[in-house]
Amino acid sequence: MPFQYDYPHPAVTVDISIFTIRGDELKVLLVKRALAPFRGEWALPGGFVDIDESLTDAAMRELREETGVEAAYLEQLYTFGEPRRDPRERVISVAYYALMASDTLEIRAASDAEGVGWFRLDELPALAFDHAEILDMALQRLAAKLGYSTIALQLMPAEFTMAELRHIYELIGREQLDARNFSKRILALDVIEPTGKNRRDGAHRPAKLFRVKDRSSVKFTR
Amino acid sequence: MPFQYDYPHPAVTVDISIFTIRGDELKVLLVKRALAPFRGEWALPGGFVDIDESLTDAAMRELREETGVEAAYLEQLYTFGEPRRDPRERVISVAYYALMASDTLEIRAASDAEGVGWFRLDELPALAFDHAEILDMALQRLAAKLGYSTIALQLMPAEFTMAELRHIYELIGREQLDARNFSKRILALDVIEPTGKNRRDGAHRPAKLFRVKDRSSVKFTR
DNA sequence: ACTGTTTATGTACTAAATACACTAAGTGAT
DNA sequence: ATCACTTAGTGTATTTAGTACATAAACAGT
Repeated sequence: MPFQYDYPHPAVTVDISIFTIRGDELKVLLVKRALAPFRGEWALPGGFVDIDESLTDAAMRELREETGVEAAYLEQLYTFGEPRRDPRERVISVAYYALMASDTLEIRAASDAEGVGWFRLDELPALAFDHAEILDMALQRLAAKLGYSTIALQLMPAEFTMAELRHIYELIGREQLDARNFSKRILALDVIEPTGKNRRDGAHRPAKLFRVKDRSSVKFTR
Repeated sequence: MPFQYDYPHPAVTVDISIFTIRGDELKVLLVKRALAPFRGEWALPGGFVDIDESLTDAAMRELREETGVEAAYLEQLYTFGEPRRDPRERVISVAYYALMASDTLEIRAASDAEGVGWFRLDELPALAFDHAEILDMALQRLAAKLGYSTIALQLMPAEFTMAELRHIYELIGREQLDARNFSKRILALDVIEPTGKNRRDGAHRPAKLFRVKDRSSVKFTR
């Protein structure tokens, strides 16, 4: 059933850089392409935007399809539209990035097995299309936003220690942070609170557990 | 000559919020639509992306067509894609915003007369499509970027006084700034330099004229 | 030469960010 | 039970950045 237009139309896709923390590392979700072009290569999850679907809805749908999870922080990143970025036809990609709490998807991503994988950023495979460029921009945006928002909390599980939260900042910002100053700064934002519980895990003083006060809101500082 | 696809494709446009300073005010360029839909209403300049043209090229082309000028600061803003934002068909709009030095386009914009106009932000007409929303986001981005970049210099003519530059910041930021602190801050960035000339215009001490050191670069502070 | 108007400029104060070291609480070995 | 080891938890002093603020200089017009 062909669709006709008076002048040529591009196809439009959404591609998503989905980040989470697993095993003390920031990871991104990649899928192995089953079809040409770039068959067998790794790519960002994504797909065509339905003709009656908003861009955000398309991104949420892809997110759900790949991770089985609804809730996550999702933000439009940039739109990539070089004429030959897809060898088949003109394809314009609206890129999004998403942050998932590490405890929301443990099961699903493990069971998915073939064709989907979480990758450390220092062990990325070659990526299809211009996805390396897209992922690079997503990482830059993420790092920049750490500095002036509470976006990092979107990566945290229901309960976490101050050291774990600091570790995220260190991973994304690629710099060591002073534990005392970090704690002061975060607590001053009034966005996390102690659960009252402790986590004991080893031959040392147990760590206080914290939770995010309002999961649904990302605050902007300064 | 019809173009056929196996599944429906959206149309893709670029729309540009073009800002400049005229008559001591920040103004945006709007065009009066000659065709349906929204015929006779004001809209952001824009148009369809050619099938072999990059998004940035399309934005630059529109910019040139409307203002007759090449050089300007141009940045992708956001992509708007609600399914019914255009009554004709599904249209996805990649929005850009541009900053023009006030002296680069005096002639052209004046001669253009009917159908094109520079509007103060507090005297905007009703806008076609979702262009009010797009313009609103462009203004937000502009205001935010004033704080951490030297983007405002892109609006300045070849020579300008410190007071004029400060006035831009006050217009966009909607707050009065201290002349001494402002001057210190800007000079510390090392992005403008005195021309050596003065401007005398009235019964008072003449103002030093400055020029932008490197027109082509926008620096990011902090 | 006096008045009015805008430009140019330095210093004191306040707030924010940074550097830095010791005690607390647990585990495991002797 | 004590000791050694490990990570968590916390306060203060210093530095840096940002803010508040007032007076003299240069010109035009009378």
